[in-house]
Amino acid sequence: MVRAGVPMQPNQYRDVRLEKLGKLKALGLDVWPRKAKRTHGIAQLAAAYADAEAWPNEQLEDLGLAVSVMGRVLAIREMGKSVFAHLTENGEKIQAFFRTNDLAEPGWDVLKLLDMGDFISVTGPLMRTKTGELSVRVKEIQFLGKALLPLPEKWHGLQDKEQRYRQRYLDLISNGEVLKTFQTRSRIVSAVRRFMEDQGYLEVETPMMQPIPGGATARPFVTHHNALGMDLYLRVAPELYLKRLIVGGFEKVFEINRNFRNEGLSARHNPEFTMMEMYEAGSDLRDMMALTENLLSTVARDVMGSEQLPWGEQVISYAAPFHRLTMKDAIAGYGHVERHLLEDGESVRTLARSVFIEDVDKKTLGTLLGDLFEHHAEKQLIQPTFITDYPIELSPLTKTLDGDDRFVDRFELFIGGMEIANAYSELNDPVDQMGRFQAQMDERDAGNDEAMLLDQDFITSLEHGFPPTGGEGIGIDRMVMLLTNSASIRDVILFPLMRPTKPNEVSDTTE
RNA sequence: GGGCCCAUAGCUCAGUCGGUAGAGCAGCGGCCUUUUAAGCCGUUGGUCGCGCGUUCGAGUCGCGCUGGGCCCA
Repeated sequence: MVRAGVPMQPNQYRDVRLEKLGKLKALGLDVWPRKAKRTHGIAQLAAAYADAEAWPNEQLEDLGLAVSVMGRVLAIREMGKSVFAHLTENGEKIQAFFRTNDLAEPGWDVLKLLDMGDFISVTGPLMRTKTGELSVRVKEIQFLGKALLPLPEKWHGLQDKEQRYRQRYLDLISNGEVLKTFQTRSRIVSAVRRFMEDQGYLEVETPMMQPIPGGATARPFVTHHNALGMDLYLRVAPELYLKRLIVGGFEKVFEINRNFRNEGLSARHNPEFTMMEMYEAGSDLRDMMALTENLLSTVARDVMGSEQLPWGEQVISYAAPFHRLTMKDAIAGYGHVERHLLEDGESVRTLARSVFIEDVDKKTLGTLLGDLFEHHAEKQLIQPTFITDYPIELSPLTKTLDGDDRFVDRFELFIGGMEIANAYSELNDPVDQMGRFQAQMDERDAGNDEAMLLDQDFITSLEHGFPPTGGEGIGIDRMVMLLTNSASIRDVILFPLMRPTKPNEVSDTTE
């Protein structure tokens, strides 16, 4: 971090550009003006006059439309007494054509002091060049801001992944598809919100800092509140608070926000990630399935324009209905395991040992089924598939199945080999819920520090009456990965967590 | 946590068997009034991630560290 009084690193490029900035000032220009002169956006002009048939050069010249557009200078081609440049704004480009005879003073001098990366506004009539490219015939240049540092290479862009994540702005400037991916992400989130609102859901906000982290089995981040003298946890899930709202009388609520889990990083995991959770009073798991199918196919259509979208070498269909498979059937089918072996404790243990699952003897049957599912099936679930009938040990907040209290009414949705969503017929019996928490506490005592903590206030809320409720969480980052065909979660999170390059980059508050 | 791979100019990348550090783009100085990665001539720019070691000599070999990537758990 640059501190006041500490000179910036000397740099060949910066020195030259600072000198040019001085010369621009000497021409009498306001080099850092407050506002850009602009009558049109670049995208707006590009769209309106894209059709070269309808708008040949003569037509444009007759129109005599004088426009002012602003943009970052991305390319400069000098041709003696004429110069071509590309200006970019919001991922769209337009060409500016400068000639000595067209330019008002001191335009030509300003042009000579331009560098790639600078911001300018150009004013003049629209025209089409010999090769048919829509351009502004520039009569006037307004200088808007100087880039002191050079852009990455124009043809290859910025390739170094580390630098792309650390200096995402350079990635966005120089790699066009990256900007497009993040624009798409915004549209996806917006479409999800619109869909939920259309279904009558209300968006709410619940605490990100919680005294007891609940709602998921995951290690939390700890922070401290000075005035209250207490530790707080960044939430691993909003679930227990959203359920309190159902108790309070909300019928349909959802929240799109960050969760924080103190776990490793991978192509599919970032410690902070975006989740949508929704709860609907009176509904159950089947309703959540229908909602999910409808949501994904609607968003795929509305944002991406199709229900069939590429995923690596494959094509994923988001058309309803999705596949449905019980966890045991998935293990049997994808693991080529005889179905009846999954009903018997000893044979499940044998199967688990055969694929090198750890601590087989310490684990319960249900936990081992979960492990076997992960091992055999998860990565192979490419087309959208609801996996149902989860073991109760893995699901402390879920109602049991009718007629079999070892399993619960839960699904996880898998697409592209990734877990995308997790939904329950929510457990609403406070006595049962208390027992489930007790089982989690026992697990914690046995050394599982991901087991859930007892939230007595949550139990109390249930004791005031909780209707049958369908609830679900959808991983927004992974959903964006799928829809935009991005292989890593870091490609859909603007600023993924990175280790600082040097320890002293973290500012020292004692200074 | 384990395995494999990567780090060389602002950027993209070469660098053979261990023997004086290279190209393209960008920059700088020229030429060029319809270019599209414009072209042509000339030219500046290096803590080869950091440290230790082996060697007459290390970008290159070995060990350690830092940062990143991929796979596995």
